[in-house]
Amino acid sequence: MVTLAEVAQHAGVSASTVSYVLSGKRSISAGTRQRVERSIQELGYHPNAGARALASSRSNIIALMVPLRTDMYVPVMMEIAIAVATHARTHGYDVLLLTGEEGPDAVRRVTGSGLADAMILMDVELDDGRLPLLRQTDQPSVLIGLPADTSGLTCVDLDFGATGALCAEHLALLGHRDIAVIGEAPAVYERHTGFAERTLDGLRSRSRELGLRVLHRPCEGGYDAMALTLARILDERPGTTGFVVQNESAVEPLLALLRQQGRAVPEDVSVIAICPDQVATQASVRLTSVAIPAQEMGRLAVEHLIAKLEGHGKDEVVLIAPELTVRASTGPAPTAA
Amino acid sequence: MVTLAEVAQHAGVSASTVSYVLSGKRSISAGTRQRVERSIQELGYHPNAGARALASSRSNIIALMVPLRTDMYVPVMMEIAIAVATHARTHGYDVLLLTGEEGPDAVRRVTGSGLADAMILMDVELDDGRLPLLRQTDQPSVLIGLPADTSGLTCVDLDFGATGALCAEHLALLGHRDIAVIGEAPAVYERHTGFAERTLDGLRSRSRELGLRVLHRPCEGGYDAMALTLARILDERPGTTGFVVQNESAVEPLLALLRQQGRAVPEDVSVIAICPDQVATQASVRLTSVAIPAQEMGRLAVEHLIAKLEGHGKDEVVLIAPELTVRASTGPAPTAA
DNA sequence: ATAGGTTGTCGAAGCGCTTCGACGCGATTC
DNA sequence: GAATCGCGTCGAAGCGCTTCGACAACCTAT
Repeated sequence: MVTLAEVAQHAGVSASTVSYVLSGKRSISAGTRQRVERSIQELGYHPNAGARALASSRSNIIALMVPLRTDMYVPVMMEIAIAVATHARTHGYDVLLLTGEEGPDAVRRVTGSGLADAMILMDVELDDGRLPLLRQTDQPSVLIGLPADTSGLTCVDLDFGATGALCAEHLALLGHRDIAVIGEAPAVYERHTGFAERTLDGLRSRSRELGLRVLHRPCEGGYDAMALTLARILDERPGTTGFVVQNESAVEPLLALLRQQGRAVPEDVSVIAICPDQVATQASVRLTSVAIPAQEMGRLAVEHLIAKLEGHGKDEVVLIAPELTVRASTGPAPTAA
Repeated sequence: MVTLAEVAQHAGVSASTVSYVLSGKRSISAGTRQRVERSIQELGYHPNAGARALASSRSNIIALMVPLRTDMYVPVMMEIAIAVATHARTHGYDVLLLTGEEGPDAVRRVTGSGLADAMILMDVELDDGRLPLLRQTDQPSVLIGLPADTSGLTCVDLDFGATGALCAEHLALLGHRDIAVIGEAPAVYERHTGFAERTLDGLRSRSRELGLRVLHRPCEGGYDAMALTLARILDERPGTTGFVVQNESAVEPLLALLRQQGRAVPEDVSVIAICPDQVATQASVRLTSVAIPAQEMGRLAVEHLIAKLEGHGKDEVVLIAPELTVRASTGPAPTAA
């Protein structure tokens, strides 16, 4: 293993000079710089991460806490994680992958040990046990998701309230009057991961203004659960002509069931999905959807975290404006005639 | 930040004693140990990761290289990654998430800097550019996936050859004669990620023995691509009664298309999927499938890596035996009558 | 010519931990 | 009762880097 000292000797300068060449924290003459850089090349030198962390008390590592739950079908999580990792690298940071398993202890361990300089938390619950720790540590952090109390925190999320409202508007504009929301699995509501509730709130309040009637039903993914849920909805509100689906794994089942019952999409019923674009375009009907911008969320989280690490950057809530893309699954409500 | 020295002072012992309490590398009297442990508790001490890494030249970090491609096969990757992270923790290791973006350079950087003690590579291609580096470094590594030349490497993977064979056997036993394989997207074959080819080879050679006729067609996911592929298959081999689907995102489209054409599953045609169990059970028909054991792969990779880190543990190829679960999508071939 | 600034480089002091050899002490052995 | 051993503890060295103050050497302005 090549060390700084060896590089210094090879280049005929002192160790500190090499260090300054590497960090750029002091000016170095062009000649010396080149000599040092050549030596680094020739010897294949890589600074030792541990030594660097010890001496500078910065590890150049960002911790990313992902939810443990593999029960939910969550490509979005992976997409965010990859976006975070890729983006962090462009700022010279590596990403440490933590699962939710350790819970708040992981936060203590990571901040306490100086393993990471900062952290990003995904899948934040409304009243998350990790938040008090984050508030009292001076380690920068960014949440992806929105807890109930955001004071003293930086959060990045899709504006799910506006997303709900957008869905309501789109359906109202098309003349629908009775709409149903296929929500996430009950477990999601029980965990109080805010996004589902915020979507619903946004959708409900806009619907009230627009005169839409809304029926909300949580739904596990899969065909059986969807069949049951759909039957109940149509039983209670036979005139339902618009569906907003938040649970990704209920989308395809819903489409299949509607087809099976002879209800044409979008002629008889309209369907809006809240899902990544990829899912919307690959479904059996090209879905009108509000995209979940996974990449963007990952990118923004990193940007804000870096800003905090560099001193500027304040606590704030960053909500990404939702965008509704009209595809082939929504159309005018069938005339009552 | 509390240091070892402070703990030592608080407990009235020397720093080295505290260190030995922590590592257990020398025997410590029960009394001293308790005193030290209490001090650690009271002061809320966490060893500094950088200092530890520097002094011991071990970081207790495992690097995990995931593919950059978010285009495919994603849920499984996430599941493996989480399994790796969770499992690594039980052995006292954290996981560093690297994307494929840096390619071979990431390997150099990580091994060179001592950032990680070992690495796990996912999505290994047949002739992967990272392999030479792995072979020449003395840093332990485990691949998830199988390259062409496995000499000097430890690999963990599902036995895709046997998986293919198993599918052929199941269909043959049910009396099917003409079967079609819906493969992965062409890009997968072009990248020479071996698993798709190995599945096909296994399936083909067993089919030959059993007298099955096999038609293989790569297929992008989604409805349009699947519709095209299915039409071509039925055009070329109208008598096809068995399908083996390797591309997860082609499963549901296939089922929908068959339904639409009035071909009943499993009365008229049988379908086997190679996919995680969750997908198989949530599909519109409960699918007979060979599971992709993501958790198991992650777990095994970590176990073998730890073994190598601890000195025992040899280079070997670990193939997980496939298991076919019969569900509701396969049945006897329709009689020619 | 002289005081005052720059600029580029060096030496040394740590950062917080692990680990090696040394040592004191009570328990064994003949 | 002396020689031997193991156990539990300590002190010190050093892991490879960053960073601070010091200091030549040069350049400017008076």
